[in-house]
Amino acid sequence: MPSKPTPITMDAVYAAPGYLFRRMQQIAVAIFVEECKAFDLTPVQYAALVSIHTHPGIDATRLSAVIAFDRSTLGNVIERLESKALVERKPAREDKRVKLLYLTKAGAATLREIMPSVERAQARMLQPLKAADRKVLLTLMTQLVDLNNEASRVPLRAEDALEHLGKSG
Amino acid sequence: MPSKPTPITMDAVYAAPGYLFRRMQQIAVAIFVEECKAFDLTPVQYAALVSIHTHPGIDATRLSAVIAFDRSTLGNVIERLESKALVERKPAREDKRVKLLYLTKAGAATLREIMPSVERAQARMLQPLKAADRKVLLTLMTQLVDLNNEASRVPLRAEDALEHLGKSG
DNA sequence: TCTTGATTGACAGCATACTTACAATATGGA
DNA sequence: TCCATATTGTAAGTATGCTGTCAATCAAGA
Repeated sequence: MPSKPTPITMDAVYAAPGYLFRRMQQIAVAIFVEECKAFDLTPVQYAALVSIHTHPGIDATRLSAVIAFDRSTLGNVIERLESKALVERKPAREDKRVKLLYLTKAGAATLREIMPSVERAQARMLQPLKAADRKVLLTLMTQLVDLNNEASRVPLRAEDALEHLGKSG
Repeated sequence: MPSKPTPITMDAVYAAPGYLFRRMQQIAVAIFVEECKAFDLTPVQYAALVSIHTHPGIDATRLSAVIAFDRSTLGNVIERLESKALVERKPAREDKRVKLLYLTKAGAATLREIMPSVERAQARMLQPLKAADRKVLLTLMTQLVDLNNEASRVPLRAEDALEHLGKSG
């Protein structure tokens, strides 16, 4: 059947999933920044810290796959973390192109201390929903993000990325 | 009771609502851009066009409230739409500070023509879910965005913004 | 009327997020 | 060994998305 022309109204925007996702991302960042303002860390910088903490000696390319981050963007993020002395970059011995990432003592301490604020932020994002609905939303979002993984320009490659990561640092 | 220290793992990131919202926003933009690449319009530019179409003669400040957009950002967006000759800015007679926004003929045509691609993009974002789950997710996201409206730095003010918009253009 | 305070659009600056391109380096096969 | 190819980090360019600040303008009260 021929599809009828779509009416052009603001409701077509407000009810669209893309709009809702953009809006919720906006809100999530605002809440995170507010709860964590004492630490001067953005959500992205926080994710990078966690991932370097979990995989010390990871390189930038693998890090980008582990947090589904554009490689170019990540360069600037790491640069900022380095200038705040939270992260160190050391050249790899066996491959002169590679720079390995490590948390500094300050970085590890900051990460440890920021956790309660992050928890609070994450809880606040879903606070307005009933407890049961929170669970449903999280489940559906997890499914959707996973099933759409390849649609994004930077698919998450958590496992693959670590397989080839030598323990030698 | 004293809260136990949070373990620092990647799962703490992957399962966090903030991460899921960021990831889904990333995916949604990628899908939109892919479906609409023939029109060279971003999701934000599209939303601006719709809103100017719906409210011809709106000014930038009100437009920012109607699509929950930062005013500073919006300036650049409009500039780009103007340079593509999709939007016109005309100084208001009764207030020399204000510039009123109108679609050009090309802007209206582009908007009309892009609609099917936008529809396809919006559908693709939720495609991986079962039909019933799509409805549930949309409902919960709509609720959540609405209830969290004030938490964002640029709350949506759809109604307020239009109340004071004179018909005189 | 004059002046205080608010509004509007513009700008500068920082931080994602993506694209393409490039130099240095590595790797595998001829 | 040499060469085509791939990888790594980096940079330039575009586009959101936010923080400030500022001048011009307007509106409302003393």
